[in-house]
Amino acid sequence: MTTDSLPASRAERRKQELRREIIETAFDCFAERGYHATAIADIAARLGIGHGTFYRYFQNKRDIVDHVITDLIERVVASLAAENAPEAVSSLAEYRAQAERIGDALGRIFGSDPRIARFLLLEAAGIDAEMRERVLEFQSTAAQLTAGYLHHGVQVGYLHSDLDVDATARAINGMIIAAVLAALCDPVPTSQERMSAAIRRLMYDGIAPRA
Amino acid sequence: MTTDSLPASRAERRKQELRREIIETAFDCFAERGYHATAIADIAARLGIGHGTFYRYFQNKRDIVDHVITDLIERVVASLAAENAPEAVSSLAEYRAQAERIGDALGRIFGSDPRIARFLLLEAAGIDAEMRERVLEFQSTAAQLTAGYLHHGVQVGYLHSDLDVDATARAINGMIIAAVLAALCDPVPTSQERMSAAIRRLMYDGIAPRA
Amino acid sequence: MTTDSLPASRAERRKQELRREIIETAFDCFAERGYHATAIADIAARLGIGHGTFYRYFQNKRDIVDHVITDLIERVVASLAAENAPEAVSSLAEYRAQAERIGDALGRIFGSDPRIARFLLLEAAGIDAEMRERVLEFQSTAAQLTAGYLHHGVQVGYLHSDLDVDATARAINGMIIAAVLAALCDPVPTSQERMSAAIRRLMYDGIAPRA
Amino acid sequence: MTTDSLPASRAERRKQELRREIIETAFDCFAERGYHATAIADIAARLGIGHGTFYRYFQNKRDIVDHVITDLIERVVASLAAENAPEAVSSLAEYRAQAERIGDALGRIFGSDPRIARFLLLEAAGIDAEMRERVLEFQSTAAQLTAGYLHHGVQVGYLHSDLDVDATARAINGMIIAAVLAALCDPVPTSQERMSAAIRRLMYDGIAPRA
DNA sequence: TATGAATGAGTCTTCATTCAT
DNA sequence: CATGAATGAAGACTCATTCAT
Repeated sequence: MTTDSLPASRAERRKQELRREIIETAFDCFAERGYHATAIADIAARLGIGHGTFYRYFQNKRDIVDHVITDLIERVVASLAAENAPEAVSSLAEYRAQAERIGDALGRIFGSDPRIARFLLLEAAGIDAEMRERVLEFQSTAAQLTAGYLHHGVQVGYLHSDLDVDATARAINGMIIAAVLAALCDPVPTSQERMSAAIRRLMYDGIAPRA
Repeated sequence: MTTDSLPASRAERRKQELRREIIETAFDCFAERGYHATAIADIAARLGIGHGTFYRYFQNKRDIVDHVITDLIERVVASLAAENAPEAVSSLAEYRAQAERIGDALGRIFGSDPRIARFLLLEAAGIDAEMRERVLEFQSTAAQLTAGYLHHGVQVGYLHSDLDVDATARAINGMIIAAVLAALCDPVPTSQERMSAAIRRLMYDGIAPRA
Repeated sequence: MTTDSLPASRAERRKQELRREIIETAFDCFAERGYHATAIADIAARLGIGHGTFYRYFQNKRDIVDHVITDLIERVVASLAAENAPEAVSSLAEYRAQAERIGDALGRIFGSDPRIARFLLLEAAGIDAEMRERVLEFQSTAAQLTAGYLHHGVQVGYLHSDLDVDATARAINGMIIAAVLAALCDPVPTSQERMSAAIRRLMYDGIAPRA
Repeated sequence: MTTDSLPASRAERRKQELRREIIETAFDCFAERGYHATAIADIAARLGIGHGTFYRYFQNKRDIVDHVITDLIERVVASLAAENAPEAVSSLAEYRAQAERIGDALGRIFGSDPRIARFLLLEAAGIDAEMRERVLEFQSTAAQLTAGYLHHGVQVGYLHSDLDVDATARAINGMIIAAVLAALCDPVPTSQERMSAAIRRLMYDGIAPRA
């Protein structure tokens, strides 16, 4: 009678809880053994539920991995959405600060659990054609997000007026993914910082002294 | 011992030939239906051989995909090795020309068969942990290759003297992979050229006018 | 103790009502999808009750199909019982009239809902050995009923004095079942009438002119 | 080199043999426990083969029961086809003799193994809607066969000229099925003979003395 | 050497039934 | 008394791999 403001009964809440637990445990299993090597029974056993129970919450094995991916994408997107919007920026200095904040946020989310990047960027696409498409779509969406920031910069004038925002956005995201994957192989903060610096250097200075 | 200088008999040659055909057909199947959805019998049937024969050439299903990947990586590496070595370059202009040649070579190899990128960059990592490691190693190797070019540029002096060559190499490769994946989604020459131009712009100019 | 003369409370009546509804809905489901393809949950869902409730009214899945069959048999028997008893007949003409009335009654009951014949005569026997026995017993009972009519006719004298009443009864019922099944395949009134006429012809004239 | 006149190798023959054995064993199992209560593993175990082997010979469980039914129907049809054709008859006496031969043949086939009738006439229709349709079609085909005999009789003149051959054929077949089912319940030769006699009586004399 | 028949471990999935709420 | 969440037995089916021919 305190926080229970909604008509959601205790049973309903319990159900949502278990649903969430299944998604999380499924992610644990998939990340540990891979999607194909994971049996529904494994997930259920680790949760301590009957494997028939699983099917009360998800249609089938494909359904759960879809939800796992949705969950991961949402987590990443949420971490980005927390950062300022493109319009909040009006100079290159501010843009750099914002980009750094975004980079930090990504570092935090992917650094918090290396399995997120490993599963979302490396394994998911191998599940089946549909999932591969989802992963590519996710990257497209991310590119559009980045393009938004660039577009604003071009309009306000602190970025090259003739910048190809869409293609550049994809390229920048490619660097970010490279950084995330590099962190997977070499999870030392130093090398993460080096990647981050190298990307900034590329973005703002290029690799060569100018003529 | 006719034209055959080596003791490799005709039978031996035939064996190597079939081995190669199996690898190629396996790639066809994996690319079409995915690794897990492909049965050894599918590969054998498509080749018109008994599926018992398959096991005379490869240990098991895992073995063949390993060879398929090796083959793909070799094809990509070979296309790069054809380009001049880092030492052949002594100015930024020459570096840019060389980088463009390399980019063209990659465009040719990945453009010739979109399945190469799709399988090598998207699906392979989802097969199992070991394969994921191989894919990451491949990317590390590629980064070292790129780093070699950058390193030479720093030494000769046409690149920033304080460039973090390893991190920058990874970042550049990230952009290249992004371009290859973008070409998968949108295989129009125009957008491939746009990606290429955007990467060059980033590398040599950065995204913003300099102070 | 208002209008209820019996100690059956309103709750008790409600219970009987639901019991009946379950039987009817179960028949609907069985007839539509077959016994084995019907889940208890299907029946409950169609009725809008929880499937746990089902088990307050019937022991198990087998129990309900037994009641469904009992119900169908009762409906058929009731439709026959409404016709005159064997003793009410004292001449061949009256017998023929009575037989026609019985045939009409059967036509009405089976014609009213083709699922009755389909389930009772075709599907029920496939459920399990016990049910198969029940179906055969039902046919035996029906044969005895028919035999009763024939027996009376022999005794009174309007039927062949040496008629093998039991065997003939089974044969006649076989023709009736054939007619019912024919109506299933070809539910046109004309062909039903033709079957009916053909049976009468056989019973009273045989198929050939007499010597 | 002796009886092996066809290019059918020994392996091919062995395969056909096993195929046949599976059909027979499947029939054994279905007849004993019913279709739904029989697992593929049961059939395989009884045959002493791995259950994977089963699937080398038949698509799935449904496929095997289809073949079992086909086999049973063929056996029945073969037993009938052995009898003379309708055209071989030119008088009522010959017709009666032929009908008796057919009846004997049916008695032999169904009497040889009561499971044939039980499965074909009682259980098969309960498997699923498609099988029910097949059973009804089989009965229709049988009716057409019978109708052929009657039609000939009408044309030649030893049967009623205004006989409704199709409807009468269905009615006669109904009696035959009734006899077969009666034999299932009461497999004494005497009662089989009684059923047979009763049917003949009905067919040729009707049940009542003529006016 | 090539073959493909045989195998059975392994997985998903369904559903009748129970029982705590 | 009604409910529906939980359960796990059961079964269909696939496919990598082996091995006799």
